[in-house]
Amino acid sequence: MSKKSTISDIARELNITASTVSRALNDNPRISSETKQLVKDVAQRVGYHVNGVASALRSGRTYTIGVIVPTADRSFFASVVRGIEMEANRAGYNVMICQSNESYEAELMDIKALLRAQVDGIVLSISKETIDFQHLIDLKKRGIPLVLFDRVIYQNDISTVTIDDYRGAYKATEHLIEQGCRRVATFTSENLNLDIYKERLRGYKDALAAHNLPIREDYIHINNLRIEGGRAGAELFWSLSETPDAIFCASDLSALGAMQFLKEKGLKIPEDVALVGFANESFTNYIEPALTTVQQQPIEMGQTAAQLFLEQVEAENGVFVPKNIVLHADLIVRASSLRRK
Amino acid sequence: MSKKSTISDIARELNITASTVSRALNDNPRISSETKQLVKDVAQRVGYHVNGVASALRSGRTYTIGVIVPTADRSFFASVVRGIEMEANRAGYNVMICQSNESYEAELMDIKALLRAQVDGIVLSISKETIDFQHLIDLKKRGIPLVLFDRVIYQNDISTVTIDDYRGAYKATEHLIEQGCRRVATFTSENLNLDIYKERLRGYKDALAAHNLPIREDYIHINNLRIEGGRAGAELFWSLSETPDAIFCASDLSALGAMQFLKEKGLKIPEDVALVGFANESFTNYIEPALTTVQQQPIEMGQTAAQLFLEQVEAENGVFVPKNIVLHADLIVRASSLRRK
DNA sequence: ATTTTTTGTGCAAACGTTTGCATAGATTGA
DNA sequence: TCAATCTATGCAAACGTTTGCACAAAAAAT
Repeated sequence: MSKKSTISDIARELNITASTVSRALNDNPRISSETKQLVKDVAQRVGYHVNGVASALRSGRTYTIGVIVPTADRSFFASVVRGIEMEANRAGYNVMICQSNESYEAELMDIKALLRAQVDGIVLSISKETIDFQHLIDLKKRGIPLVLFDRVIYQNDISTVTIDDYRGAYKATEHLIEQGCRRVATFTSENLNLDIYKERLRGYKDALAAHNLPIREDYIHINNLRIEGGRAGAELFWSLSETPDAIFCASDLSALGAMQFLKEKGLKIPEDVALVGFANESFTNYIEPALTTVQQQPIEMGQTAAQLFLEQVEAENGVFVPKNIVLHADLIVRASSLRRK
Repeated sequence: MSKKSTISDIARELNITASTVSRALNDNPRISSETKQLVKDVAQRVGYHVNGVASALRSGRTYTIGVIVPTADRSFFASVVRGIEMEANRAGYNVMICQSNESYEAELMDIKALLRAQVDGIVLSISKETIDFQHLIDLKKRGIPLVLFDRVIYQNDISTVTIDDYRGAYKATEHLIEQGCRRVATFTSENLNLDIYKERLRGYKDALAAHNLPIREDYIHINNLRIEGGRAGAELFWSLSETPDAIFCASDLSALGAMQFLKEKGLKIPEDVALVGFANESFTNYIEPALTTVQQQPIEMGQTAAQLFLEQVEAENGVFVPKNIVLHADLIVRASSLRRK
């Protein structure tokens, strides 16, 4: 339990000053290479580690990125976080992760905690419950670098990275039509404050229109997009006089719920009903039939978000142009929608 | 982008000193309640937030727990992290999460990064690749509070929290036997440096022995416990002259792999082969047949780990007794093993 | 041989808190 | 009425770095 050693300890041992030690350790060009070697040797020997807190206080930078996700236990978010971490570590940054658990209050608390810790900025995906965005605008006003991903708002100068939810939904719906389905229903979210769900719905509608199919309000079911939501939605659809022959589900879990209900009802998937989900959660490839779904690019999204963040932080001079980056969304076709070989 | 305000700003405004402001904000009993109110009002008005870095430097405590998990995108670890966060936040701590991605090198880097950030201690689950544990022992030697969970080593004075892998495996195997299976095979890990897998294997063997069934080496398949591992293991078992009638899989993914292989081979589960997995990953309840598995208690494990951590940190006086806490592991019986109603 | 430039190091302040000690004024006790 | 105690605040140092500026010594230029 030996006391931690500081640059002053090293300085004392070599009869030089702390400033020289600091410069030597940071490879300052004004220090001779002999001194550097000497310093580094001693540092190594005594097991010196820089005190990031002291360093942060003086330099004003913690080299820490605060990340807030609605929940870490969905593979999408977990992978985004992984992507952020990869990119951040490469640039010498650490990542401090908080979960909002889809709660607005928690989101506020998390921001507070991260600011207390003096993170260099925040990368965030908005909680479902959040309908007021003032806290994000305030962050920007206070000059805190901010990047939003996936669940974003578009605001003057906030950088965002999203996937093309519209195109993803469009492709998914079109795929169902191409498989011969003519009565394509959809599930959408209760939380239309989030653009992603609006966009998915818009993609669905446009694809129908483009193929001269009617948009029927009774084929649009609003639910929580979880398993129960999907079950309830399917149940409702199958109480209609004319039942759908396909459902584009705006989430994988709701697709699973629908699948469970339909199978229990004795319907065959995809023969009687074709299903498409959204997000490519890991279970989608394990269930039967395997679920066709829209592949988001979580790792890439994380990396991109981190890059946008770094651009923002490194732009000392203040000349920084916020960007809205949209990643492609690819359809992964699996058995649940394949009616034509 | 107004400059951040400090306690000195507040002090100047009220014509008092920074120390008084500091004490007022921290509810020091030596400050009059009028002054406190005054200070808090101004703080509120100017949007003051304490600078955690400065505070940490002076007080020596960051109120941050460093957490290292092998990967955050498995529901088990994600939930443990959630548990840690809940407990930590309650006590006013933040959590800094790193992923080792099952790599020893990354584990070392993560520890370094966390120490640089001056976390108050570390909560960690060992990566699969890690076979040397000196870095953990060193942490302890340096007086850094350390708690290990799930994948642990038992070392003099290191606190741990695990689930009862032995009992879990025992129960799972016994359940298979009670379902009428007499030729119960198992998958186990290549990484027997980790106690959890040793324990699961031991539980398996003891259950067989307790029921007077032979332990056959050709019924023990060592693999990576991922899907391919499970497939390969099942394939090997089904090349034997006498095939098993059940497999206790030390992981859910390997159970899934086996299930896929066996179904492709036209075998019925559980009629021809009963399967049990381990961990209760979320997909296990979605596949068909639903997988019987051993329920770890991730949230509780996280909470417990955090509690052990806090005990250790709060024990200023140094009187702290490390504990090894073992949580119960419950069997969740589902269709994949239910041969008798 | 003197001036200028370069090279390597030291000095001291600063970052924003926290906290042990000191102290002025108010209150209590005898 | 004077000493003892209490209350509320101030003073100043400390936490471990980083960094602008100063300045000797050495090297280069005149």
